[in-house]
Amino acid sequence: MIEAEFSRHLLEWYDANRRELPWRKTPEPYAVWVSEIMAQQTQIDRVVGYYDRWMKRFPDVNSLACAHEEDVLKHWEGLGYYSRARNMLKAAIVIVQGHGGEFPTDYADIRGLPGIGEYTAGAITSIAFGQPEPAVDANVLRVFARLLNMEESVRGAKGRSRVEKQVRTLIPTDRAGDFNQAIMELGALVCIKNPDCEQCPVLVYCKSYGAGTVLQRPVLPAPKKIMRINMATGVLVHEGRLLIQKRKADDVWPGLWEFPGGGIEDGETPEQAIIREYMEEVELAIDPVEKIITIVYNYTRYHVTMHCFLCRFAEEPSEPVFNEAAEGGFMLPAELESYAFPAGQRRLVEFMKNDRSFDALFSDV
DNA sequence: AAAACGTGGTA
DNA sequence: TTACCAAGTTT
Repeated sequence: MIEAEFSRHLLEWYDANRRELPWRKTPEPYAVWVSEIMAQQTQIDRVVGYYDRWMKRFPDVNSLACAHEEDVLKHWEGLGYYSRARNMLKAAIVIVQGHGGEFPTDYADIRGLPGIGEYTAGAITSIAFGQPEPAVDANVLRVFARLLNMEESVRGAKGRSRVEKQVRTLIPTDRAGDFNQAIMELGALVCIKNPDCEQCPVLVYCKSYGAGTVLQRPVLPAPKKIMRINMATGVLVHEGRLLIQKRKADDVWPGLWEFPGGGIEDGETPEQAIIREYMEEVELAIDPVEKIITIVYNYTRYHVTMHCFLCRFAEEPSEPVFNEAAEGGFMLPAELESYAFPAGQRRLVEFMKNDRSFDALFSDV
């Protein structure tokens, strides 16, 4: 492979085909950092709206470092992998307290920040500071698995190391950030799962194209099995307020809010499950008086069917005891807007908000 | 090394 | 409908 020629072909294509993205206007380190964290495991089209809202609310490291986690999570609501947001808050505090509020320029300092791994450290140092560091993400792995016709898995340490070494031989010192972004852009627009090889600017270098194995690359590990689970969730309404609780730090969706509920056990009806869960989680005796909706959603390796019920106190009202949550309480419907919910729970809130029958129910007894 | 961590879109 | 995928990191 002729290094200079490869880079020239690739960068010419990138200059002509790159998408206009908000963080590409001025590659300032904070903006690059935010965009790179948001883009992890997430399609770029979904990132843009979150990015704009985030930069308006947290325009620089200092404003982020001063923020409450609650506010940070609210701005991440719906993006998933919420540890990314919590780690950004932690990292901002490190930058303010340990680097005088200036984004560190040294690779090792950047790599040491919470939530920044090899890929993101390489992306920030190359894009924001022009340093010739590889930024090897899934796009880069896919592109080079095809260019090199790699027969080993690209997800293992060996495959990844091989790609990283190859990038180091190709990355130009004068446009390191553009080179890394160009490979990723190629992987996102052309060298996709079903690639458009006719459009590829570096097709002449592609060994798997020559070998006819493009669709067999990259070699990926066997996929994980999806677990199907059934849940019951109860919206307890009392004096116009709804009971919600904040999830514990060591649980799934730490720090996010939800309506109490849980898994439906064998032989249980959804109604029985929600009565049991309310007793276990908040020590309240409730009646599921009406089915609201069944919400189906996915998270990590689970496929969830969530049966949602409107609930009332079964007997005399009493104070909840939060056995499974960090805190909680009865909130006004309008107040739900300021809390971050997992996607499935947020869909339940939105359904109730848009369903006129709940206007009255929310203000009942 | 492998599993956990979210979500919505696509084939 | 199931399965995979999309700018990974942490434990």
